[in-house]
Amino acid sequence: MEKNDADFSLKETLECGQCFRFEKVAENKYTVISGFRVISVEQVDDSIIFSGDDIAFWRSYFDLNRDYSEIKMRLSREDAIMAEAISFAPGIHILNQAFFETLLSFIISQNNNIPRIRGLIHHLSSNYAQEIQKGIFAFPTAGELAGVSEDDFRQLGFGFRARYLVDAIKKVNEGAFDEEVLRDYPTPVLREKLMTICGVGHKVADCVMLFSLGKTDVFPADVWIQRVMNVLYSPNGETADLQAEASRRFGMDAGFAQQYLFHYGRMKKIGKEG
DNA sequence: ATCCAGGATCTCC
DNA sequence: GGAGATCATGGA
Repeated sequence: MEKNDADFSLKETLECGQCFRFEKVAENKYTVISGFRVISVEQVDDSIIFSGDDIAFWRSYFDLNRDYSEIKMRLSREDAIMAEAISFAPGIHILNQAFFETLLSFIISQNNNIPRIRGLIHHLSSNYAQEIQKGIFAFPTAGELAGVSEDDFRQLGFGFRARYLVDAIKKVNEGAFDEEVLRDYPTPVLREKLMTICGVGHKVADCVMLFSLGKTDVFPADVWIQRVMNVLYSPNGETADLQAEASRRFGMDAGFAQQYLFHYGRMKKIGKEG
């Protein structure tokens, strides 16, 4: 099945750091896992070729039903810095990932590096989830993880994040975090609710909201974004309030802006020595 | 060996 | 309420 989209790059979208569950099988060809689903997807020019089931789900996952040309126009119209960041990877889409999977993934991401995050998520999946294809595991459900202890997680290498996972799993299993209900919360209320989970601070909450709950106005501020904003937008001193600055500059498009800037800054090593 | 990684929490004052 | 230390682990 094919679909055309000139504003989408499969490679840029998967490899810009928002998602941890994909394998590159060839240039512009990937196997992607989300929840209990797996898809083989390839991009040839502007054509996206899906091989697998639930194509409507995957079109939504890759956010192919949104017009990104308007977003990029608004962001870059009076902002040469943003125009440069967008032109570096103009095909980035914000993925619509599964809530529970995103919550645990970004709890795991704290004070960690991307290769190791991917490895830990694979440990979670291969130990506790169903094998949906040969050698390919679903992401475990909260139910499947209900009996896993802090010590079990520590032995798998999660370190100090073990007790955070246990708390998140417990609260989800208690029914306090139903995805469909959460989507209707206003952003500030939703952030506070997510932050009641031990191990979820402001940044992880924002990642969960942006990457899995459709809150495209939030601006997750990690160390890279702090460096990028300070170097590119505030060369004469650090920005006092990063959230206010992002809101003022990018408004309702802050989530998209964040991902363009994050990827650009990380690839260019902006603010890093060397 | 020392530092660092898409931070959050705890512990001081 | 804000700065500083601490947290597990593995790769550079």
